[in-house]
This record gives sequence, structure tokens and C-alpha cells, in this order.
Amino acid sequence: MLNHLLLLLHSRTTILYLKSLRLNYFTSPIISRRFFSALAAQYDSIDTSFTNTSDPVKEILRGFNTFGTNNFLSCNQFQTLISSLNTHQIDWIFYYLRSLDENSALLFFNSIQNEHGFRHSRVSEFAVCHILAGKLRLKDLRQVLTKMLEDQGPGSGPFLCELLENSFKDWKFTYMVWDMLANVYAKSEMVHDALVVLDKMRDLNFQASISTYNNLMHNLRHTDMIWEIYNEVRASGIPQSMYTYTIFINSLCKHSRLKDAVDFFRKTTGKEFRPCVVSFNTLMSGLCNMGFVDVAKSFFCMMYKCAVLPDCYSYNTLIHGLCTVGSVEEALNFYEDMLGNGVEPDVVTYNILANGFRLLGSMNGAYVVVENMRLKGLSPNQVTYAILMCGHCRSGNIEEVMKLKEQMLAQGLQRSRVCDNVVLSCLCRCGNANEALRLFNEIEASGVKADLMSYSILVHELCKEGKIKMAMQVYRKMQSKGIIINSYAHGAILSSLCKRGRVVEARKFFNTLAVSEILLYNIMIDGYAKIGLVDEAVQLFGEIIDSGLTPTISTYNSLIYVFCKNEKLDEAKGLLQNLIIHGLVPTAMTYTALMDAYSRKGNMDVVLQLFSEMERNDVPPTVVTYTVIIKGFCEQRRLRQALQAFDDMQTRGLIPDQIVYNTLIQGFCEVKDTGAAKRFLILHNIQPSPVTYNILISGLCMEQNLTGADTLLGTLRNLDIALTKTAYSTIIKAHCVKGSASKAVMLFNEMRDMGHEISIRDYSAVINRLCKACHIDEVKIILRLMLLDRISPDQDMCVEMIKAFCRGGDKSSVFELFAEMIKSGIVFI
DNA sequence: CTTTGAGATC
Repeated sequence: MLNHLLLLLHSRTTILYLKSLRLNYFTSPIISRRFFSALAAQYDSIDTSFTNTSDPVKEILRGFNTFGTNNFLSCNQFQTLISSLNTHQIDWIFYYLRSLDENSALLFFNSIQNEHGFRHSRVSEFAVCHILAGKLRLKDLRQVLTKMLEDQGPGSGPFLCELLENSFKDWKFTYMVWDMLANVYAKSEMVHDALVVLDKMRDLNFQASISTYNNLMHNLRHTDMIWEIYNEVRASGIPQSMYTYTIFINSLCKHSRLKDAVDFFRKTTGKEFRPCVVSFNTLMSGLCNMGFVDVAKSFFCMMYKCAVLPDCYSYNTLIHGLCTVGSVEEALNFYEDMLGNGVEPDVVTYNILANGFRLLGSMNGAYVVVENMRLKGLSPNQVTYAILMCGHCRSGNIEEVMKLKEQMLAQGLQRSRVCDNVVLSCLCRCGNANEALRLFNEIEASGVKADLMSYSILVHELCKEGKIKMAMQVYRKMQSKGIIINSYAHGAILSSLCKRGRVVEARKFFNTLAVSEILLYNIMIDGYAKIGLVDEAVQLFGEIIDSGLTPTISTYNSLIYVFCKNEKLDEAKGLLQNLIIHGLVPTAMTYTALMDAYSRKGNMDVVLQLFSEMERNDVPPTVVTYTVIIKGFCEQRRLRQALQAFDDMQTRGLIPDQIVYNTLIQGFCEVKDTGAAKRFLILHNIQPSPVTYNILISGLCMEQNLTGADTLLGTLRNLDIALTKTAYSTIIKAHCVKGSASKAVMLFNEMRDMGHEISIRDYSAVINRLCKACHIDEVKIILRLMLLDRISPDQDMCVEMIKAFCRGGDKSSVFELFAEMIKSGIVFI
């Protein structure tokens, strides 16, 4: 059979003619017709020698003949013929052609695939791979395998290994196909399958190439598996390439092992290969991302010493590093330097600079950069738009964001996932969860699939708005999509449940997660801490230790907070020592929580001790730290020291906030010196907040200066400044006790008219006070208001009122009230 | 193999 076909192919003048013209036998209708006609013409001679065999090829060749009347096949007939064959039959034709002539086999393979949409079996695809490997056509080999893996998808490793092993075991170049398979798996981000192939290769004693290792290491650069792979490379003794070194440096950087990265760089650079610009760039990028821009700059200088010229990446990396630390000016110097040295800036350069201005809050600057970019003949890309959109997103300018999105699409740029996420987070920032949800569905429907971040943004926002049910729905959808959820999305749900006091639910959710991250423990512990549940917090702390995780300073801060809240000051202080022993650095929060607790106990000595310890340990105090100190002194009526602390904080460059001012004003009021409070206000040119007015009014009331309080109220009214309910309550209470009952009623009315929500507690407070002072008429007015608000008096209030009515001899009111009590079910007859 | 843009506990 083989001989016959060989004869057939090589003796036919048609074929030789076509070959000499280097024409494709199959893709052109006429040629494929001729080719198969030629085959068909030989049918009889073949047939006679093979009538008694059941060779499948013979069957197929017989098939040719039935279409080949007059020894001609039309193009349509050829197609019909091909489509009438099954995969297995095609495989056989292909196999035979392969053994005759590899070029013909490849052409046959491609023509069927391209022209007739026929899907080859994996076997014939692998056969092609082996032909290509034999001819060292590695690019084509990669292409065939890339297509195959695209088709097969992740998880196909074991299947393809089995196929290769079973059908191609003795093929000469099979080790190359194996290697390329691992290579392409790694490159297509199907790392798991790549590892399966590699494993099998070890069994078969095939050595993987360095290119395959490089691809694999690159894809594993974020994981700890890379160390293992690199050790294998070293153990195998295969020569490493420059890429290997660069990838390894990159991975060390990604693991924040900067020192190791620098050491490795020093050890390898310039030894085997001449120093490589990409290695320099990689290292500089790692350094910049960790904030060591100065070190990166020194490597930039080193490049010149090594006779390596910085390229666009080098400049971009450094410019980016400078921009992220806010040194846009220096970044611009480097940009000038770049131009001077003849390195052409690209879109990325301008994007980085525009982003630098955005980070400084200067959108104008960003737009100027984009304008310069256009002048250079470069067009903004998706990233440029994302940067601009992000800038407007920060300030909540949704219109501008949407306008930019339109502009981007009008320029023919595709919407990108990041752009969608920027818009999504902008909507969320504006508190527009419904609109965000709508956009989210739109993203899902479009080609760009929502990713982990889109989901996280949405979950976070829904949680923030308290729409936890919806958040959980989105969360479950994310689970069902097979997205690997990281601790940020989990943290969003957990922390929003905690913030809303739904700690029990939070714990239930927490228990469903296989928590292995300290972040989630921290959120949960803090949830318990905020509501004072010390035992639960301590129990979780125990779990952290048991599971081998390392507590962070946040863990300790929350624990210290909850001990303080439970007035367990010794334990709290013990924790401070404990965390220092474990090598953690206390923060201002650590000390401030402790100081606040001691200050509440009136123990200012310890507060000051802690403060100096803080100084010794180089922990800079915050405004809150000073507020605690000031409040402590105020409560002890040590105003002079409070003011001293106030001055100290300003000398340190800390800018006092409203809370600091209000604390001091309250301090003045507590020593009954509203005069000093007002002078302080004027001296520091303070714009009083509603809280400030509350403090002042209550101060005036405490001084028994009701006239002063009334005057202040009048002034505020004239200035159209609305009072809070607390301020009203304070002054009403004072009027009930010492001043004019009618004024109290008037103010109560005013408070009610201002639209403040009046509760039964507010009513009972004023009624009880009026009753005590025997202002019966006023009691009756308030009672009427209360009934008007559809609030029924409770039993205690009724008792007070009846007592007061009896004392005043107002029998009819007693009866009226009694009737009301029966009506509202307080008294049964 | 290297550069830019989005979410993120106290």
C-alpha cells in the first residue's frame, strides 16, 4: 500500500508540477480537484492489489472514486467528500501522507482545517506537532499547540499527557513536543496543567528547556512555588538565560524581598551575560514600588557605569516612582533629561505624568500633560482615560466621568475593565448603589466580564449603604462564577456587619470562611471590641496564635481598646508590653486608647507617663492623642495645663480640629467661665459647630445665666442657624427648673416645629419637670401636643401628672387624664 | 523578562 501511494505521488506529473510551483494542493478548488483526480485515476491499480484488505485508507480512496466521474472532482464534491469522512478516516489519510511527504501532510492538515472548517482529532494535531518539531519549526509548533490549548482549556493536562504518551511514545522528536506543551500551558496561564506535564516529563526523563522554565517561573512569580522551580533549574544544571535572572529578580521584588533582589542582581549582573537593561528596569521598579526611589535612582546612575543605556522603560519606571511619592517636579526633570538623551517618551510616560498631577489633586496639570502628549502626535489610550476619570471620580464629579467615557468610546477605544471599575466606584462613592448595580449588570452583559475587583467594589458599597442582603446576593454570584475571593471582599462584608452592630451575623459569616488571613481576624476582633465583648475578642486572639498566624499591631490595638472599655487597665497595659516584646511597633492609636482610659479614671500621671514613653519610642502623637490629654486636664479643672497641651500640639504642627476646640470650650464652661469660652472662640477665630452651641448653651444654663442663654438663642435665630435637639433640650430643662415655664413650652413648640423627631423620653422629661414645679397649665399644653403626635403617656408620667393636678386642685383635668389612660389601656376597669 | 489606571481592616 505504502509503495503504491509513494509511486502514485511521485510519479504523477501533476503533483510534481504543482510542487515546482510551490502551490497549495488543497486550498485552490481547481488544484484540489486535480490532486484528487490524480489520486482517483490511480484507483484501479491500487484497488487490485488491496481488494482483500480492510485498510481504512483503501475505503477512503474508493470513496474518492465514486465522486470522481470523468476523473474530475469539483470543489463542491471535494468538500462533500471531506465532510462525509469521519475524524478517524481523515487521520488515516493524514498519517499516510505524513509517511510519504511531510510537507504534503501539513498542507493537507491546514487545508482541511482552514478551508473546510474541519476539526482534526488531537492525534493528528499531535502528529503535525511532531513533524514540525522534526523540522525545528518551533514557531509553528507553538502556534498549533496554542490553538489546541485554547480549545481544550484549563484542566486538560492529564488528558493530553495520556494521549502523547500512548500514541507517540517512540516518535523521534516527542521530547520537544512535550516541552512545548508545558511551555504553552505556562504561557497561557494554565500553570497547573504545565506542572502536570512537567511532572510527567520527569517520569519519562525528558529535560524541560529553560524557556519553559522561564515561562513557568514568570507565571508563578507571585507565589511561593517559584523557589521550588528555580531550585529545580539549578539542580538540573541547564544553562540559565538572562530572562531567568530577570524573572527571578522580579519575583523577589513581588515578594517584597528587596534586599535579596539587590543581592541576587549584584551576584549575577555582568558575570555570564553583559548587564541587561531589563534587569536594571525590573529592579528599579521593585525598589520604586516599595518607596525606595532614592535607591532606584542610584541604580539608574549605575547603568551608565555599566555602559547600559537607559531606555524608555527605565525612565518611565523612575518617573513613576517619583510621581507616586509626590515629587512631580523632579519627575518632570527626568522627563526633560529623557528628551535630552534622545529617548522618545511614549504614551506610558505621559500617562504616568498625568497620573502624578492627578495624585496631587491637580486635574488641570493632568490635562496639560495630555495636551502635550497630543502635540507629540500620541493619542490617549484607555489608561489615559482611566486616569482622568479617576481624578473626577475622587471629587464625585460623575457627569465629567461619564463625559470622558463617551469621549473614549467615540475615539474608537474599547471600554476596559478598569474604566468600568472606575465608573463603578465613582457611582458607589456618590452613594448611588442602584445605579452602580445597573452598570454592573451592563458590564456583565458586555464582552468585558466583571472581575474580582468589580465585585469587591460593589459588595463594599452595598455593605457601606447597609444593603447587606443585596451584598450577600452579589457575593454568592461571585462565588458561583468561580472567582477566587480574596480577603478584601470578605473584609467588606465582615466589617460592614460589624459597623452596624450586627456582630452575631458577622461571626456567623466569619465561621463560614476558612480564615487564614490576619486581616479578617482583625476586623472580627475589632467588631467585638467596639461593643465591649472582651471575652470573645480574647478567644479569637487565642485562635490566631493557635493557627500560627502573627497578630499585627491592629490586632493589639483592638484588644487594648476592648480591655480599656471594660476598665481592665492592667491587662491593657500588659498588652502594650507584650506587643513590644513581640517586635511590633505601637502606633499613636495604641497609646491614645490607653491614655484615654487612664484619663477617664482621673489618673493623669499615668497619662503623662504614657505620653513620654510614646516620645521615647518615636511614635508621633496625633490630634486625637492631644484631645485625650486636653480632655483629661479639663475634667480635672486644670485649664492652664490643658491650654499648655493645646499650645504644644500646635508647635508640633498639628492643626486642632473642632473636637479639640469644643473640648476646651467645654472645659471653660465646666468651671463656669463662659466668658473665657467666648474669648477663646474669638481669639482663635473659630467657626462654631452645632456642638459648640450646645456646649455654650449648657454652659450658660449651668451658670444660671438663662438670660444669656436666651440671648444667644436669639442671635442664632437671627443668623438663621438651626439648633440641635440637644441644645433645645438643655435650655428647656433649665427653664422648667429655674426660669419661665411658658418659655419652656414656647421653646418646646419651636423644637417640634423645627422638625426634630420628638420621642416619648423628650415628652416625659419636660412633663416631669413641669409637674415637679407645679406648672399645671403648661403640663396640659405639652400633654395635648403629645396626644396630637399620637404618643400615649406611660404610667410613670401619668402618676406624676395626677399628683400635680391634685396638688393644684384641678379635678376635671384628673378625670380627663383618667379617661385618656383608659383609652390607651394604661388602666383597666 | 521590565513601565501607567480601579477596591482595601484599626
